[in-house]
Amino acid sequence: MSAQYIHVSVAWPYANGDLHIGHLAGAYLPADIFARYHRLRGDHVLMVSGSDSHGTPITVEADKRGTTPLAIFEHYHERFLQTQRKIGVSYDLFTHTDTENHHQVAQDIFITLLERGHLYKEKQTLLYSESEKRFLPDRYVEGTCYICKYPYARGDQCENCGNLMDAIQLIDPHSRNNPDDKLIPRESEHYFLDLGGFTEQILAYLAAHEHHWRPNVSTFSQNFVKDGLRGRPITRDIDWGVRVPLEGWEDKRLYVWFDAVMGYFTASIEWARNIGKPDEWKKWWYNPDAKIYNFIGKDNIPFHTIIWQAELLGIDGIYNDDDPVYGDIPLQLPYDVPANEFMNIEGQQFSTSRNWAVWLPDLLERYQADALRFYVARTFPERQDSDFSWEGFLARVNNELLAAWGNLVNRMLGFAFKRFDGAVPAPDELTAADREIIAATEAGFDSVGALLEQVRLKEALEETLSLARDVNAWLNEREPWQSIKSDRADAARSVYAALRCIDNLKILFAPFTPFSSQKVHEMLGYEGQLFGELNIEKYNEETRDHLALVYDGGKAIGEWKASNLQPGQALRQPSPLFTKLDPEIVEQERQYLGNERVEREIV
RNA sequence: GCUGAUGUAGCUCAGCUGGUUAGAGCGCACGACUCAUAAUCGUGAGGUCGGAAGUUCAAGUCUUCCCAUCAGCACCA
Repeated sequence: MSAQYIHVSVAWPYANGDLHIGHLAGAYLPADIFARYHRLRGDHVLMVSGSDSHGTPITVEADKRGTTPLAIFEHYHERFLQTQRKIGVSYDLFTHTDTENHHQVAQDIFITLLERGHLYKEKQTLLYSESEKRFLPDRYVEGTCYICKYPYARGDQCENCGNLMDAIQLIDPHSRNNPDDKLIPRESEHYFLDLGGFTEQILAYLAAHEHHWRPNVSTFSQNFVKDGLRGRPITRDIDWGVRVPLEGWEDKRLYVWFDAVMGYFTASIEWARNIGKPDEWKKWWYNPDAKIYNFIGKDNIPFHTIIWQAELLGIDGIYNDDDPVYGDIPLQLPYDVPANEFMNIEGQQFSTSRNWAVWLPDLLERYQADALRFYVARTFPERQDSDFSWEGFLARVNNELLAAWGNLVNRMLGFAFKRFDGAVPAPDELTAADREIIAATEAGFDSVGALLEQVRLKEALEETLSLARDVNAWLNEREPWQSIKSDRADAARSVYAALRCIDNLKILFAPFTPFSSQKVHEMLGYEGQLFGELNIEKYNEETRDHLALVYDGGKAIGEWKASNLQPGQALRQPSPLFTKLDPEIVEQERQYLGNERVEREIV
């Protein structure tokens, strides 16, 4: 099969706090495993994401700390870069939404939609807070229900009588956070994206992809459309965000969801510019053979299966007017949106306000990146919510990753290194059993590959692990530690076969645990990097500059194919792949949950 | 309330379009082995599939009702 063009679009985190295990489990790790697999396959992978610099969560956080939104997002953006570099999320570009490029493309998209009649204006009456100097979302509003007179009705619904309501109908509306803050109705004009106009196209799109999407994503999206698509406002009365590129709209900004969701597109363009090939992004976005995969959490499904598609349909042909290569090709929509469910923590729902969360920077201080990647991948919430528990982490790492795979590597590399003069033994003819076990691990390139291809990552990892167990079982039959005493040639056969298997497993495990696979690669005596490097780069634009995480695959030599390990190859001194975890960590880690967290520097 | 999902061995989960004695890993018990971070390998004991009714020659797998848990229900992205 010739190399495919694979675009890996990864959900954009809000830069208002550190990354946690939910980010990793929901989108980043699945995306990275998928991307690394395709890189090993030799496909053209473009994986992009970035920090969402705009939106109320960031302004709220800034107010709380008495600083600016810019300071908040820059602080967390930088931490995102360091954290993801450490855990190895291999973005070709992880940028943010406060770049000149993003602002420019977002405004171009707005104008394109406007000119083509996909936007309309409407006046809304919203509740305005004088003290906060902003319009308050309905859910932050409280007041007396105009039907049942319940005094604590929310802006969207009265809990007492159950009626859905409009916040402006409340009697005596005030801010939930600050009851003394009287709210006044104020009229404001906004642009809306006319989603209803895309209904037919979206339904056709959903139907066309139904067979290969996850059922929950597909069903949810179809029902969402069938309920009727209403216009969504895409501008807001705030001063932090992308300017609305129209006269008279200077005090408004593009609504954050509208500018953030297009980041997949804007970041692709930035990436192309950064590498000095400004049209390179079209190889994914205007290539009918390319496949765009959008990795997100379930809370984001409608935005990525309907609304983003509507935007793309609405701007078809943008930046592509008279392109000699791609001119007649429509802008590509995502091929798959493999949304994950949620990962709970110790049986309870994740919550930042209660600090019921597991923070990645903290974890990376204490544990190996691959151990975390392995456990999270092993418990991916692919079909339903799953649970992160410290007991589970301990058990999976010690009893599976370390026992089945790490130990296999350690026992055989150690044996070969000691008993065969630090080199891969040179066997004469392999036995049938030896050839079989090698063939079994080689078959993994097809079976595991097929699962990865379908984004069935949990199953792919399970299959890989099972192959490692098969090798352990076969080894116990062959017992080279016995034959070495009487029949050195036979020991050479089985040890050689074992090393071949390990060499295969090294690649099969590599998308999941890239750091330890690299270590195996080196201990087996090879040179070079299986994957490229992740670097933090600074990019200068005309009026500002920004930091980004960038994958450089130039030196990567890893390939998704069977081992061709040469007899006689010099091995390197082996050492254990994984650190065995002390059972005491379970109690220690639980202490952190629910208690105040101090943000530490990432080293 | 509406919509959707989930409820399978002690634990974490597989079971596609209904079909032989319901599967895996971990944990547990017993045994083997000792190259290995007491890791590995083998054997075994554990579920009648949330509850009830129904369709069918046949249901964990389809239908209805009930119970429990979770998510969404539009301006929170």
